[in-house]
Amino acid sequence: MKYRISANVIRRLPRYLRRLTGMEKAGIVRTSSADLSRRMGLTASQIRQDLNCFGGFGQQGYGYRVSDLKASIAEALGVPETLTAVVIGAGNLGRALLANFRFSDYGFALTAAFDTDPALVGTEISGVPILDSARFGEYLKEHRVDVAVLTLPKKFARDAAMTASAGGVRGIWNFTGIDIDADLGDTVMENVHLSDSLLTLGYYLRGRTDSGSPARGNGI
Amino acid sequence: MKYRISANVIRRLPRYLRRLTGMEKAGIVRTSSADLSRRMGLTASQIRQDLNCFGGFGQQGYGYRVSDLKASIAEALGVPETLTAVVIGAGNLGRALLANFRFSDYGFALTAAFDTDPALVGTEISGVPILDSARFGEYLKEHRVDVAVLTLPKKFARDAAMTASAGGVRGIWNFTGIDIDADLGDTVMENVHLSDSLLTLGYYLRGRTDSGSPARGNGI
DNA sequence: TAGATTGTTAATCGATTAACAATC
DNA sequence: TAGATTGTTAATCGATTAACAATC
Repeated sequence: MKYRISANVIRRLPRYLRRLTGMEKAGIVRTSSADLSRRMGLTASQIRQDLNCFGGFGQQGYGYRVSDLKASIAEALGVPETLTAVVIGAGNLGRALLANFRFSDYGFALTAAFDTDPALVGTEISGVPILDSARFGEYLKEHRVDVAVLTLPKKFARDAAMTASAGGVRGIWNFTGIDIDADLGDTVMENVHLSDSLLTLGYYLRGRTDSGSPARGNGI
Repeated sequence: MKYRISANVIRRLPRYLRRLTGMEKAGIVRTSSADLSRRMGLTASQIRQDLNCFGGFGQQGYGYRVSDLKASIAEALGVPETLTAVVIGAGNLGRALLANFRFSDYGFALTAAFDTDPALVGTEISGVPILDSARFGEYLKEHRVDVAVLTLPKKFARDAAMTASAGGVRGIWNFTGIDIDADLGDTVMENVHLSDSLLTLGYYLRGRTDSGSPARGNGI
């Protein structure tokens, strides 16, 4: 481990993990920086640099064993250590995450969801109990929660974030599309700004009547 | 307009737009690179550089008029020109977007959604008709569709993308979490990899027992 | 062993920051 | 006018790419 790993590198690690998981499923045992370069559209040089931030995963003359490299990157990302998460807001988006997003694949255990709808409170979705939003603060006193997933209406986002942060939640995964300007101390904020993503796509589409291909996918 | 605008700059434009929209709503009329710097956590220098890629929006000695700057950035992103979009897959995620995401704010008009569920086909959600997925290819022959939003199960993603691309769809907003490896020609792919976002958050949370604050939000 | 491929150092490139003359 | 702030050029910094010795 060098010194301080740049945000650019960290945001590429999940891509490596994703790709390697796919390769492992496809039965590919061995790879190399040149092979990954072709598959991922990064230079072999960059791949070797990136991987070396975390330690020598490879073997000279051979390359990388897919399963080992995958495990090492998962390790670097901390996936093996399970963190707890709760979903705040069990509307369509919250339910989409509860039902379809494999939190456990990424080292998270969903322990509860919160909603204000009395018809929902007391039920379960995908095995996760739906609790009354009014009890969120109380819940935090009794349970350790590492991450709060904000999938509630924008106007409640700020309050929810402040309650979460005050209650010891260390990270907020914010889907509300607003930037929460409250001072949340050490709480880490990860914003999912779908509008940024769509506007970027729009930019590239409108830029060309029918010319080349300026963008190729992205992370997140 | 300089020459080729870097992807970094383009991915910052939606952030400016978002912030300026908020400022306009708050009744703020005038701003400056120094003011935006404080609000957004970028340097004033970078802000001036970014804005100048698209033209002199400011006025020396005064700064920027919020409404003008907002309009200019929206213009640069192409928001005023409306593109058409369809949602493929009206499950929880598709419905979340149909109900809560303000496509029109970003220059898109949702013209249809597609699903395989017979109970859904023929109904409307938020004024958007739900059509039979089997009719998607057919629909494309009769209607111009600029963007297909993929919110269907992973296993159908590749086929949907190929049908879309073959039918003249120019951009794909991919929520399925898989990388679609088919050759889609000129079709631009914008991937929303939620797992990348969560893994990044996890990295920053696990990295510290309780130390400083390495990450501060991000775009998307 | 010879060939292949890493780990790592050095060179290049691009992006960010600083500085300042232009000008409102 | 004097003060403020841009637009833009130059300097710095960091990230990517290239090169190659180490070694499996």
